[in-house]
Amino acid sequence: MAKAAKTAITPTRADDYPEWFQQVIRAADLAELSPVRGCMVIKPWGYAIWEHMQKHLDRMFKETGHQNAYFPLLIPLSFLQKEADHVEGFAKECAVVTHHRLVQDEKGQLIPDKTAVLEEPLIVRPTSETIIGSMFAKWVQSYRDLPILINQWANVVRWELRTRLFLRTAEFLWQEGHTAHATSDEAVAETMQMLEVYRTFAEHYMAMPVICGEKTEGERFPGAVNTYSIEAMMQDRKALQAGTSHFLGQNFAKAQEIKYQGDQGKEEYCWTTSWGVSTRLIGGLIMTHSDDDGLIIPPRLAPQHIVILPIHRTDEEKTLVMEYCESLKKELQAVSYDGEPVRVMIDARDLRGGDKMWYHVKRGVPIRLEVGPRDVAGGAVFAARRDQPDKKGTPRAEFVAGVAATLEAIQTNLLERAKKFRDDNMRVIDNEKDFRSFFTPKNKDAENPEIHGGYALCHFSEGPEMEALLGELKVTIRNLPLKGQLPQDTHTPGKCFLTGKPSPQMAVFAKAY
RNA sequence: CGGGGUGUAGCGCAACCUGGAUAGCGCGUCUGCAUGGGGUGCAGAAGGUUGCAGGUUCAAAUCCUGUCACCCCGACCA
Repeated sequence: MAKAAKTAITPTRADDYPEWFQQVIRAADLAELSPVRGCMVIKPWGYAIWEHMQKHLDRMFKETGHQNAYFPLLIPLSFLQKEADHVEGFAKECAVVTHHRLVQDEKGQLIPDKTAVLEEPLIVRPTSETIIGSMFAKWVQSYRDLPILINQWANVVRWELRTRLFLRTAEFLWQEGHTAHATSDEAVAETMQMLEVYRTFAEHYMAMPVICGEKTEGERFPGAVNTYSIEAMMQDRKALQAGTSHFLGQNFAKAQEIKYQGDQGKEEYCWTTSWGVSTRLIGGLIMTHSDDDGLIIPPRLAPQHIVILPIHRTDEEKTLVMEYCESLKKELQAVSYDGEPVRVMIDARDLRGGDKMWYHVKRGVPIRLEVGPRDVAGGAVFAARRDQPDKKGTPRAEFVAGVAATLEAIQTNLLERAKKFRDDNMRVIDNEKDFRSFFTPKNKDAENPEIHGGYALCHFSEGPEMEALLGELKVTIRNLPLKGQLPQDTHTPGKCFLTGKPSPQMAVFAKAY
């Protein structure tokens, strides 16, 4: 027996975190780069995770009164033009469609037909505020038509220059909610409600703790009055903006004439919101839970909860073991977890035991069951949890009876583990010296600087000095946490850690993706 | 999009500086036999227009030009 590698993934997180991330994706077969620059192919195992995410989010959207609809991929250029900040935010990264026909040149190469130029260029949607707003303008006449609560599942394109699988791709899948309301209060309430939906989803389903808060002016969505985000901490202690919810005020309503007549007959502009999460969540999922042996998927989102690995030598053993596995599978499928049948597969491929086991370890299946002749004889299973190193034999009936609880224990453990990690790496800082040392690795000139930093909770005031310091340390203000989420008191007024100017509340500072 | 780097088999690399004949190696893959409860062993096999297009040369993976892609550093970002 050759000695096993210490970890299934090389390099480890500590050795080279970004490379580890790539290797986890590859080892779990989640996605790969496509021939199209910056665009990824999401493979079945990765897409299945997305489908589970979609399923739960979609239900939560519907439970809060939203309906799905679909709007075009292509948007007239003039639509983007209507909201000035929006132009500023997206113009630089738009894919543009200018022709509607190809012809062959002298060399037989296909080129856009010069006689088939579009009268008005179209852009591939980077987000759909404008096209959806233009339809809202038609749909809303009276206060009786409000609110309009729409969600769409779609792909969008933002021509990013530096891409990373799941975290920043030129094309990504997401959902975008768009709503229109009669009053500012209602729209604000909607914005906050959806932020809370995202928080719940992140924590309950992804087992990924997040901080809800408002973005500072500089980090706002182009065209929004307020932007709120959920921020998660990855295992390299960098922040990942995992979802956003925007209060758009009347900016888009005015730009697009979304108006209604009130019950007193007066014409008013609507108040709108938009909110979205994307396949970036999968990146967050990977970097929150996975270890040096690969992916770890929280049970609620796992495409398979349990994989059964039959172990046998002779044909006789095979018959016995397979029979046992099949009936065990049926028994487990009859159990319900999180409101659905437990998802079980038998991996009967003709591979060696160790290879097969590592295959599923790297793909993050929550529970592995090894079943061999000894277990068949003893009416047992040999069970391993992906979130724990050890495995143990358990009587079959006991395992089946406790399987839902075990899955829930894994889910809870992952959340607790992630929460502890975040809290251990989050601290209040009130002076520049500590701030600098918090965000500077000890070996800052090394090829791969050590993992360092985390979340700094600081009183602050925005200005050139702050901008310079943050630029130097590559730190950003993630958000201004909403009250009462964190163990630390963030809302007692204080003084900016840099300038000493008065500050009403603390912000979360971190390096970010 | 600016600065730097790299493109050689599925993956990781060697040969390039100093041009030379059949482009090597490891892993993986495939086949056979023995194995099989944490990455097994032995034997054999397949797999390449050296990213692409030009140029220099008797001769190009190697030198030159262009181009595309990827990586790193900036700027931008769900």
